Amino acid sequence: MREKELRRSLAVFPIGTVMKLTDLSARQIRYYEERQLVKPQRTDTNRRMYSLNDVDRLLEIKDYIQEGLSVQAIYNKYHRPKSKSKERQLTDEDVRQILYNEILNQGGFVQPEDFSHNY
DNA sequence: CTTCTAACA
DNA sequence: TGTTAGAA
Repeated sequence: MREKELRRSLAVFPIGTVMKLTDLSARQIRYYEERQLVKPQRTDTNRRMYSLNDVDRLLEIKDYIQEGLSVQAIYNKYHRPKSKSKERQLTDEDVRQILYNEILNQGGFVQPEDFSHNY
């Protein structure tokens, strides 16, 4: 299943095709690249070449813009993968603590109330 | 003819 | 964002 991914990443469309596929103007497509929302490849003659993944991302960006998201917000979405917006992310220490308590629990040496406050 | 960069009556 | 000029 790795071959498909490679094909999706192959840069094969010139900007003209991407314009038709995404219904975005060349100006916008180039602007989003400038904002680092997409990273099209370049040919030996400096022409931008987009992959299927790039087109998908552009389509996604188009939706986000319509939904009112700023370019900055979208940038963060792609560069700062934050899992669940509200919940706190578990650190390695948290995982060790939970694992440790779980072992104690299985051993039946402590009651749930004795460690529940640890996480 | 298509795409690129830079600039703005 | 659109548009345009000049180069590639």
